[in-house]
Amino acid sequence: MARTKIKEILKGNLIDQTVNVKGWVRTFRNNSFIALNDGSSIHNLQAVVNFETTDDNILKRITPGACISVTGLLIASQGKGQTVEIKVTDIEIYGDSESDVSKSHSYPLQPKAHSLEYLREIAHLRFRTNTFGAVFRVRHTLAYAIHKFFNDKGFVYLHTPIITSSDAEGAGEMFRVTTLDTKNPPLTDEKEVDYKQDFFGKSTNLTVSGQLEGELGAMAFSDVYTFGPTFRAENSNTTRHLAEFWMIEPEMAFFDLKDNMALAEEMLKFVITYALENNKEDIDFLSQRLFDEEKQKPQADRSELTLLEKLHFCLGNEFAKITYTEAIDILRESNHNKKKKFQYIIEGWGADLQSEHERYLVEKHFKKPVILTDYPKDIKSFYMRQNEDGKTVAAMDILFPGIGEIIGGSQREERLEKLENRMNEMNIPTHDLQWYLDTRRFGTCPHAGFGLGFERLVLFVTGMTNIRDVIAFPRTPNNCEF
RNA sequence: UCCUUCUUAGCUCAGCUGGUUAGAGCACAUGACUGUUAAUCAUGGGGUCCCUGGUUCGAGUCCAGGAGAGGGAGCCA
Repeated sequence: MARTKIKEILKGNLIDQTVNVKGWVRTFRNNSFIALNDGSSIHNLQAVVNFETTDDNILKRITPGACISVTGLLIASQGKGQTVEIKVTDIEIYGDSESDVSKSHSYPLQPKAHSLEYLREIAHLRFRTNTFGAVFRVRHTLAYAIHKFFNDKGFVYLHTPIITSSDAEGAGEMFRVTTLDTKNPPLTDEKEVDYKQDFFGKSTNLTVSGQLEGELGAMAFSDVYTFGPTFRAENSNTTRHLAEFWMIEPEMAFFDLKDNMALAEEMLKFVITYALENNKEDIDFLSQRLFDEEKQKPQADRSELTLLEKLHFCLGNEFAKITYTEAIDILRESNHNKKKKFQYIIEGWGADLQSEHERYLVEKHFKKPVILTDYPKDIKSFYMRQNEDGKTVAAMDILFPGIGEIIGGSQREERLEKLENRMNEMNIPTHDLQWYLDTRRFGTCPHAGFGLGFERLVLFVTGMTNIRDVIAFPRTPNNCEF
């Protein structure tokens, strides 16, 4: 008979009907009660077998991790933990799972709590836990919500290339893409590697950003966005960085910095709302999980709000919007600065903010998301639009509590001469980027865009604290398992 | 890359100023029980104390080097 997903069964509409359910055993209690999960819901379905009429050899094979198919009558549960349960009449075992830990290949997920660090070592199986099941269902919903948000606004989803030949963006170290023999590469007369003989006839890398290509799209479709993998070969070892991550980069013609900020805030609130509406049970679970974890910490280190409260607080308040210059004033005048509690004391205008400063603004001063704008031009990228003061650019960073920078964006410099001058000042070779400069030559217009680090968004919405726990198979320095 | 903490049973950890047979909880196995909720009760098995070298009568414990992991910083999304 046709299989029904557990999420559907748990709605309770199929009561008193015979149903078939397939999934993986979480626990088997009392020789009778199977907690079955098929990933459609955080909740398990209880399947009750009659051990007196079931073959012992079958009962012994109902172990954590085993994949089974059960058929039976869906009835109101006599027990307290659930409303419905299946009274099993037929059981088929698709795949056994060795539970005896003394055997060489036993199922690594025991019916007990495991640390996130341990689960990270078995990332191929961690989806089968409550926490990671919830995280990855939420991740899916957020991805879908992003597409929905932009689609509903008439944006075109532009697939920008993953292999690029431009290394002029300065967004970070790049991974080289080559088919040359690394032991014996062809050399030029100058004894350098001759990339003219490489696959593409030139030196190529994995993309660090689709923004420049995105701008080309915005100059035709008005509104585009990209959503794809991005690569940085930085030796970053933190809970917020990955070598391979997913980035969303919208680019809008006729947008100035204010429009850009408004869109970013609207998008973040939309996708968080969408996840709360469509993954309520998962987020409830994650909120409780975080609450239980926080209870282990000393009181001073605990966060004041639960995950759910944090998400609702974020939705219910306008993001604080201040300029870099205002931020420097706030920081300089803060007691924190005067009492020299910062490791880096704020003295003057022009220095980049350290993460301790960003955290102070977000978590202590404003206590909500903060959009910082108009940074000094010398600490920002060449393509950002120069302000009238000659010192700052129309940049914006959105800072989230616990995460730091979740979005970086700007109004772009649409004036050809100003852009070329800035590129020359910053030693960006213009000859490689003529295609980019063409947008400024042929029908240039004011435009703006931003980049959202998808995993950082997932971190915020799930309350997880390590970015390696919100991407299926994390790639970080010295780690490329699975 | 820098700073810092850690590495002991399948998992999570305890193991004091170095001392002779290295412990706990959970998991696992066996049995009992049979409407449980990570069931309960009883019994049991299970260790290259991360690796290499050193100090010492004696090292899980001290020292040096290495490997791996966590947290923080930088870079950023």
